[in-house]
Formats: sequence, structure tokens, C-alpha cells
Amino acid sequence: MSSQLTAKPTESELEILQILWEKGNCTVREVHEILTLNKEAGYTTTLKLMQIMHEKGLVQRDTSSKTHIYSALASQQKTQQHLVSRLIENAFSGSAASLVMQALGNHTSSKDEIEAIKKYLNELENK
Amino acid sequence: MSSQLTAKPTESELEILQILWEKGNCTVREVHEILTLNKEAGYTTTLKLMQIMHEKGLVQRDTSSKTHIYSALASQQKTQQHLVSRLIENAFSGSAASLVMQALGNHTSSKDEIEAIKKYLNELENK
DNA sequence: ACTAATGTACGAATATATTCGTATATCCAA
DNA sequence: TTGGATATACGAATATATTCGTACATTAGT
Repeated sequence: MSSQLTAKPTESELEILQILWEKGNCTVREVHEILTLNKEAGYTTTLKLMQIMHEKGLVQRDTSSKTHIYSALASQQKTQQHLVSRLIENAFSGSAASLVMQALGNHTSSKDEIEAIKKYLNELENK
Repeated sequence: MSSQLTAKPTESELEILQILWEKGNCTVREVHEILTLNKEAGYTTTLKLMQIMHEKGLVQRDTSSKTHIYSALASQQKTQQHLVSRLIENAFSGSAASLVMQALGNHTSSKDEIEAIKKYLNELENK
């Protein structure tokens, strides 16, 4: 049982969380470098965002040395769950199935992925 | 080929779009009544939102009589597609399959729904 | 020891979304 | 025809998210 109240991350925060989920521990600089592969942003902008995320409890940080080390506190799974639920609720009138088909229809999925989903569906049915 | 530039609807706008998608033509009053089944809101708040949506081209309206009649311009399918794509990109590192499983795992889907998805997957594979 | 590079903190500007009050027009019933 | 109910328009307050400049501290190289 997590203690998290699942503060909903904003879009910018989500971009940072994704990096932290993948990398584990990061400095602001590291996160910033990755972020700016795709878009423009000043260093202090990234810094500020991460400070705010810390206030919100989305990340934690080790401040024992000058350069702080950040890592995610919001769990990837819970965050994804939360976002998917909201989308289903907000845009798909509560129908998970309809979201699923929309997702599959417009993103080319490999045969392996499709097989994995089928297998998952079978498991769902048998319980 | 639609002329729409898919202005991304905000969360509040999405709530209204859902109602318009379902009902077709609505007055502000009708939309407002439905909205306030779930949450508090003043009438002029709903009105203003719908006016803004009109400016953005998300809805159209017939102003030939005093009470205007609104209907959706943003297509349900395109909007859903857009939102799903963004979510996959933003929170699932681009993996549609991983979103799908998350969606299925946490929303009880009926056997019928699951069957529909399986059928859909088969079709996907055979082309 | 001095300077350049790099880091954090923080206030503030800007942008966007949400909410509502008030002015004004129109319609309908008594 | 007058008053109440209902409608739109619109400005403005509030909330939230995003962006960045500037001040100041720490570290590393010379």
C-alpha cells in the first residue's frame, strides 16, 4: 500500500517522470539534456520543474552533495493507471474496450505485441 | 479529409464534447443540466466554455433563434485518436501494447468486450 | 588565491484554463 | 404593458502551468 495521494502530474512533469523511470537516478543536468533532445528549454526551467515536483512529492532527491540526485517517487504503474482511467472516463464514456481498439487501430503494433495482448486476454477470461 | 486542425480540447471542453457527441444538438441549458449531474458549476460558466469552444472551432452553433443550438465539430474519432496517441507518447514511451494492457487490467471488461477485442486483433493480424 | 563553470533557490513574467458577475436583450404570462 | 424568467455577451478575478532572469554558493582548474 503506497502512501501516495497520486497528485496528477502535468504534461511537462510527465516528460520528466518518464526519464526518471527509465534512468533511475538523475541529476537535473542529465534530465535536461535528454529533454532538450526534443524541445527547447532553459536549464533553470527544468530545474524549477523538478523542484516543484519535489514539493508535490512526485520525486525525491538526495541533497547530500552540491549536485542533487533525483529519482521518481510516483510509481510508473500507478501513474499510468491513473492516466488511463481518466482518459477512459473523459473521452471514451467509460469504455475501456473502445479505448483499446482506438489505440490498436492507429499505432502499428508488431506481431509479437499483438500475441502478447491475446495471451493477456485469455488470462483475463480464465479468472 | 477534414479541415480540422485538431485543436486539443481541454478537460472541461472534453466533458462538453462527450455530451454533444452523444446527444447531437443541444442548447447550453441542456448541456449544463447534464454537466451538473456530476459537478457544481454556474450556468454562465458552461455558457462561456461553449462560446470559447466555438471560437476554437470545436463546436458549431445555430444562432437563428434566441436560444442557440450547439453541436460538435471536432469528430469523436479524431479527438479520441489524438488523445490516445498523446497518452501513449507521454506516459507509455510510445508502446500502444503497454497502454492496452494497463487499460484492460484495471477496468473490468465484460466477456463480450473481450471477445470483440480478440476479433479485432485477429483482423489486424490478417492484413 | 582567483576565476570560470556549474549548481541551487527563488521571485516574477507569461500563458492558459476556469469561474462567475453584471449588463443587456428577448420572450411569455398575467 | 409590465415584470419575471431565460438567453447571450463580455470583462474580469482566480487558479494553474510554464518559462526564465538573477542572486548567490560551491567546485575545479590554473
